[in-house]
Order: sequence, then C-alpha cells, then structure tokens
Amino acid sequence: MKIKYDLLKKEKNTKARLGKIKTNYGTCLTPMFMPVGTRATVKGLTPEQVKDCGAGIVLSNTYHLWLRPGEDVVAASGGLHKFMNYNGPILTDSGGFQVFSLAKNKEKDITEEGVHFKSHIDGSSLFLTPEKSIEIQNKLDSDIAMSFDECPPASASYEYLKNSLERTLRWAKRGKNVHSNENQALFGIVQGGPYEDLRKLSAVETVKLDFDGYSIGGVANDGESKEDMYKAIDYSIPYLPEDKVRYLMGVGEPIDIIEGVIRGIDIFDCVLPTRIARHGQAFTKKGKINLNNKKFTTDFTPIDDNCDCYTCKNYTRGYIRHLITTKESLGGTLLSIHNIRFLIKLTEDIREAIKEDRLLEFRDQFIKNYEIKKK
RNA sequence: GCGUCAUUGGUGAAGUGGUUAACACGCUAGUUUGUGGCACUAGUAUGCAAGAGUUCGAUUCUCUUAUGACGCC
Repeated sequence: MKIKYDLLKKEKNTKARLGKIKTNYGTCLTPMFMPVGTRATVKGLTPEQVKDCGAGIVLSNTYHLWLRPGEDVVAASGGLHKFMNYNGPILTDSGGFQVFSLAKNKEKDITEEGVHFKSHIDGSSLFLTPEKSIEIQNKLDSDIAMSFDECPPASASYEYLKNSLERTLRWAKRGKNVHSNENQALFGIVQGGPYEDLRKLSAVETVKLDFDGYSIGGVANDGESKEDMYKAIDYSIPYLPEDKVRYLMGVGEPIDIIEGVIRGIDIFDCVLPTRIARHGQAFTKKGKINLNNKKFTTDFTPIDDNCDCYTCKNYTRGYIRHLITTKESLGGTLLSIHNIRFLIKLTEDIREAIKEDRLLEFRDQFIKNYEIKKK
C-alpha cells in the first residue's frame, strides 16, 4: 500500500488541519515533526530512542545512501527498514537539497538532463538525474519518496526561479514516469521562491501530475527571511488538494512550525534539533539555551521544566554541560533526545489546540514565553 | 661553590631596539531550518620573571636578583 491521508478536522480560525497518515509501517497523526536521519541513522540515537521521542516518520537521504553504502547494499539487506532496524515509516529526500549545497556553478552544473556533483567524500564527478533519484529510492524501499527537484537559493532572481521551477516540473514528470515501487508513495515539490504567481504556477502544474502528497520547497535556506518563508507557504497552499498531505521541507524552528501549521502545513522535518544538540544547545519553552555557557556548570535542574523526555527525567544541565564541554558523545545523544522530543511534543500540543480551535492563542502564548528568556 | 643556557597569556609556544606581541589549544559569547555530522564567527597578554641602567624609545642591549636545566669541582 502507498500511504493514505485522512483529514480529520479543520481548525475554525486558521488553515490548520488535523489528520492521519496510514503507512505499511504504522499510522501517524498530523501535524507532525519528522526527525532527520540522513545516513540511515538519526545521529547519535538508536531507533528505540527515536521511537521513545514519539517519532512517526523518519527521514533519510538518497544522495548520501547512494554514495555509501549504495542502494544495492541496502536492497540486499532487505530494504531501508531492515537495514537500519527502524520499523516505523521512512521518507527519503531525493537529493534535491544537495543540488543546492553541492553544485558549485549552478548555470553549468544543473542541466536539463540532470545535475553534476562533486562527491563530498572523494571529489569524484557524479551525475544525478530525476530518473536515477527515483530508481535509487525505489530500491531503498522507503515509504515515501520525494521528487528530484532543484532547491534554489533564497537570493535567486525571479527569472532564475521561473526557469528553475519549470525544469523541476519536467523533472517531476520524468521521475513519476519511472517510479515503480508499489509500496512507496511519491511526493511532488512546489517551488517559486516568495513570488505569488510562481508559487501558483508551480503548485497548479505539480498537482496536475497527481502525486500522493505535496511539499513546499526552497524555504529556510541561505538566510531567507521569515516573511518570505510565510509568503511561500501562503501562495502555495490554496492550490494544493485538501485530501493530500502537505509537507514543508526543512523547517525547523518552533515558531516556524506553529506558523506553518496555521498556514495549512501537516508535516515538517529539520536537522536543527540534532545539529544544535551536537553543538551543545537545547530548546526550552523559554527559548534556546547554550549548555556551553559557564552559568550552567552548577545548574543541577533539568533542561526544561516539566519536559517528559528521557533526558529531562534523568539528567541535569550541569551534567550535560560537562559531557558537552568534554566532548563526550553521550552529551549529543541526550540533547538530541530532548530537542527531538521538544519539537514532537510541540506538534502534540498543536494538535490539542486544533481540536479545541485555539491555535492562535496557543501561538501567542508560546511566543510570549519563548521570547522572554531570549534577553 | 664556579660556569653555560634559559625565563613571553590559562597551556604549548613564535618574534622584534620603534604604530595593534604571530600561531595553536583552552576559555568566553554568538550562529546553525529538505545535514558536505562533531562546524563556523567573534572576543580573549596595557604586557614578554623582578628591579635598575643605556637610549628619543626596550619584551628585544647591559647589570643585579630570583627560579629552572645542564656541565665542572
């Protein structure tokens, strides 16, 4: 079975939705946050720890698994779920983001046929096409595959974005034509930067191709402003079907998740909780804190008051600071557990607020608490 | 006891008779949004063992003292 999305409720005062995604590996409620496990592992965490955080879908990455260990190795092991011992749903990103980060000369490296990369491992020349990306994902056997798109930088011009999204549409069609895994859903990606007509064009044309779900891409990169991110969502959502999942790629920050849900987004993913964890930072209801800061040396309280995560139930700020400053890997693990749980709990709270039609009040209250501590 | 050499920030250390004493680590703070994992950015010695002298000017030259290493009796 491919995935199935059920729309359970629409919030009265916003475009927020409550939904359910059914997959072969379980059912998840939306809005939802998906932890990122680029190389078939959420860095520093066992699958059990990821599940204990309340995770539904976990992300992995086509580009990285293509290079190492190779999609045939994963397929030989019995597919990605068996390979990484994760029995929940998995979504694979197409490698489109690596177009953004690895193709140095956009004009030259990105062609109609595909994208030329330099391997980040050994510098060798690589060529990835929409067909190749989908074939790899078919073999990886994730539950949801993503179309291969170009994720242009926020600084790209209108002309560039227009040409880019039109090419991404052609790539989406090519990818869909070769998609052959009956157990795997395929999502299309809407591009177009912060421009209303481009987002509309991209959304309308992508929906015509009839995907199992739709993403909004090209946001939250390269220093894009929050205003532009919200515009990208607002200009795309009206053209997406109500009975399909909507996925905002690469977001992120607690505030942006709330604002995204208000604008009609169902699922999110982001490296932020695990990346900042490895660098010693933690989300709290009062804002982000940096456990590297000296003031936490003798702070023997949990990271966040009343947090129900394993880390907060068992460890103190002072101990975690010690692990972080001595570069013990357990520090990153404990902070990753907390940060992932924080974002998942946030989406759980958002779902409760939607049930009671009080999402806007929930947002205002969250912002009030989150910014006080920032000073 | 005599002789030789050394003494630069929290640490390892470079260096020069003349504006801001290199670099690294550490430390302090900040950044991080479909991960090129463990990174990046910024700040961090009003002082070069102490004292005196030479000089327009000394961390850099001279002397004394202190401490240390090595050698000799």
